[in-house]
Amino acid sequence: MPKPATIIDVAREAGVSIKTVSRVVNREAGVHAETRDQVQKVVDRLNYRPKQSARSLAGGRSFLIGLLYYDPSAAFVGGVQQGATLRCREAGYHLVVESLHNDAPDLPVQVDRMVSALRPDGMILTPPLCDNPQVLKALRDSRTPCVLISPAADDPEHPSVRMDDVHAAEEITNLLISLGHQRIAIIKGAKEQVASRRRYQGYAAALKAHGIALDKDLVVQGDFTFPSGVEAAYQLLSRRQRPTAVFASNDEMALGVLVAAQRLGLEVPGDLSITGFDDTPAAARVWPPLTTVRQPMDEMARAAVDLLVATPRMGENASGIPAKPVQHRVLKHELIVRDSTAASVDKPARTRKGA
Amino acid sequence: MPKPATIIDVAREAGVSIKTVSRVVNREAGVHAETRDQVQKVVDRLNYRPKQSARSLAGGRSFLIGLLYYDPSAAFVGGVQQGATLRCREAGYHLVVESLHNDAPDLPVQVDRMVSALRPDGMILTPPLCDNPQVLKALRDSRTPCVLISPAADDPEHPSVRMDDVHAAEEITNLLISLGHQRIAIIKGAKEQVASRRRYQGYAAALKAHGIALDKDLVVQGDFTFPSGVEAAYQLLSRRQRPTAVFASNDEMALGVLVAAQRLGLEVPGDLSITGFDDTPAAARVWPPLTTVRQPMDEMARAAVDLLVATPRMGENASGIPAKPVQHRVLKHELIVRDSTAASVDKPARTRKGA
DNA sequence: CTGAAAGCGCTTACAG
DNA sequence: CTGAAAGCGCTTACAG
Repeated sequence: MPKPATIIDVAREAGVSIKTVSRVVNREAGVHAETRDQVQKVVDRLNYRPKQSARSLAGGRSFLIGLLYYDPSAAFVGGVQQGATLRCREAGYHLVVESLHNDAPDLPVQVDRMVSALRPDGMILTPPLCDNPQVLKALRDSRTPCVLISPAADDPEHPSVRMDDVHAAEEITNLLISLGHQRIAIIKGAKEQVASRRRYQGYAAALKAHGIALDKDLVVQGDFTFPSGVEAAYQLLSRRQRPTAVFASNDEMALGVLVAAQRLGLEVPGDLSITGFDDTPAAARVWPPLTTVRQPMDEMARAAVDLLVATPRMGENASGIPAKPVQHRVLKHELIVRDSTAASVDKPARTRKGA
Repeated sequence: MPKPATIIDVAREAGVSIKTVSRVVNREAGVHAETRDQVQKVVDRLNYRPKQSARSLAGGRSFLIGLLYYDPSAAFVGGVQQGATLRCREAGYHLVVESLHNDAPDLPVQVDRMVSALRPDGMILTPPLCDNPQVLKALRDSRTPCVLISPAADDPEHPSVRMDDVHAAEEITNLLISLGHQRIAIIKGAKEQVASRRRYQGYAAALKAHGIALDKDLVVQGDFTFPSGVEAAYQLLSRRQRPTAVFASNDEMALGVLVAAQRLGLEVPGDLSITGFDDTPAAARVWPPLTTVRQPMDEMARAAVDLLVATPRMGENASGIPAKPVQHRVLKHELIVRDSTAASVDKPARTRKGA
C-alpha cells in the first residue's frame, strides 16, 4: 500500500482546486451538485481522509475532546466515557483520556501539559476534578472550553450537566417510607463532594414531609467507599434500636451494608432494607440485587460533548457578540427497584406514596 | 492571556535559530550546554510548549496511542486504560480511546476512520477485538503498529502481552484440591474466547495431576456473564451429587454462583467453595469475598505502551535492516485467596499441594 | 555545534 | 460557484 492520498491527489484527479475538495469534504455549502458528486467519487476511490494534524494546524481546531477523571475504578467514569466516545464519533471528534490524581502536587502542570500539547477543542471534567480550583484555573488560563459533569455548584463560567440528586434521594426515601419504614438510617458520602450533601438533603426533606423526626443516631458519616459502608453498617446495626432500612449514599457503601448485614446474620430485605445510589454493575450482581438510582451517565456525557462541539473557544466571540448564556442541564434519573427493599417488619406497609 | 508562544518567539528571544530551540526541546544531543540553558530559560519564561499538530504534520509522529475496546463495563478494560494513560504520560504520549462493537457491520470503516484521521503511532487492542480479523486487517492496511493484550494466539505479526491462563487455572484448581475437594465443577467461559479454553485446560491438568477423574457432569458451559453463572450454578447444584467446589472461569460468573448458592440456602464456603478469575472490584465487595486470580492489567498495559513507543512504524525499516523479532510477553499473575474457599465438607483437608 | 530552506497537508481570507 | 495564495508551527535533510 502506497502513501495515503492527500487533498492534492484528489484535486488533481478530480480536476478541481484543493479548495473545492476541502469544501466537499467539510460539507460546506456553495458547491455545484455535479462538482460535488465528482469530487466525492474521487474521494471514495482514493479512500481520501483528511489528516487531523494538518486540519488542526491550519484551522485551529483539533477535533479532540479531553476527558479528565480521577477514580479509574468508578463505574461512573466508565459510563461517562462510553457516552462520550460514542457522541464524539458521531460528531467527528476523538476522545483523549487522562487519569489524574486529585491531590497530585503538580496537577496544574499535568493539565497544562496536556492542554498545550493537544489543544483540545473542549474538556469534560468529572467529580471531584470538576470542583478542583487548580484544575479549573489551569483550564481557564488556556482558554479551553470545559463542561463539568455533576459539579459541586453551578459555575457561572462553565456549563454543566448533572442529575437532580436532591429529588432522587427524596424519591428513594419516599419509597422506604411507603414500605412502612420509620427508622431509616442514612450513610452519608464523602464530605468534600456536594452530591453527599444533596442526597442527605433529599433524605431529610422526605422524612420531614412525612412527619418523621430526623434521628441523629441514624445519620452516619461514610466516604463513598466500600469499607466505609461496612464500618457504618456495624455502627448502625449495633444500636440498641436498629434501623429497619438503610439508605446508603452510593452503591459501594450499600454493598458494604449488605455484607455487614449478612455477617451479622440479618436477612435482607426481611430484617433490613437497603438502598444504594448509582446503579453500578455490581448492584445487580449480588443477592439480593440492590434497589438504587440510575444516574444517566451516558446521556450526561453525550450532552457534555454536544455543549463543547457547539461552543466556540472561550473569548473568541469577545468582539461584541454577546455569548450564549452558560447552560446548566439537569437530566432525568431513574429509580431502580430491586429486591433489597421490602415492607418494614415493624409496621404494616402503608399505601405507597411518592415513589 | 495572549496567544501561546511559538518556536519562533522562543528563537527570537533567545537569539538562536528555531532549529536550535527544536533541538533543546526534544533533548537532542549536540547543543552547547550554555546555549541549551539559555534557550531552556526562555522556554520556561514564555511557557512554550510545542504544538502537537505541528510536530505531527512535520515529523510524521502523532504522539497519540489508540486504545480499542469493546466492553466498557469490563473491569479489565478499566485496568488496562489506567496503566496505559499513566505510561503514555511518562513517555510524552496521549491516549485516545474508542469503544467499538465487536460485531458492528462497519467495524473496518470505524477503525479506518480513526486511524486515517489521527494516524496514531500505535494501537492497543483488548479482547475480543484483538482477535477480530477485520480489525486486524484494517490496522495492517494502515500500517499502524499494534500490541495485542491477551490475544487468542500469539500472532506472528503483532507483539502481544498476556498472562498465563493455563497456569493460573491450574493453581486455583490445585488450591481447591489441597483443601480436600474432589468434586470440583467448572463453569467455562465464552466459547469464542481462548482464555476460556486455556482456563479449562489448566483445570483439567490439575485434576489429572492429582488423579481425579474429569467428570463431564461437572463441566458446564457459561459465557462470562453474570446470568450465565447463575444459570450454570442452578444446573450444577441441582445434581443428585452436588459439587463441593465451583471454579467459575471469571468473577462475573462466580458472583452468579454465589447468588445462586445463597438463594438455594447453601453456605459459602461451608457447603460450597467458589473461585473466580480476574479480581474485579466486585469480587472483594461481596460476602464472602471471592478467592480469585488477579490479572496484571495495568502492567500489561504499560508493557504494551512500551512496545509501541519503541517500535518503528511498520515497514519503515523495510530498507534491509532486519526488524526486531516480534515480542510476546507473559506477565505474572497473582492468586488472591479470600473467604469463598474452605476445606471440603466431604473429606478432611489433605496436606496442601501445588497452590 | 548551529542554521537557512523546504515542506508536511490542510484551512483561512480574499478575489473573481 | 470556484480558485490562487498565504500561512498554521513545527521537523527533516542539508550545509557549514
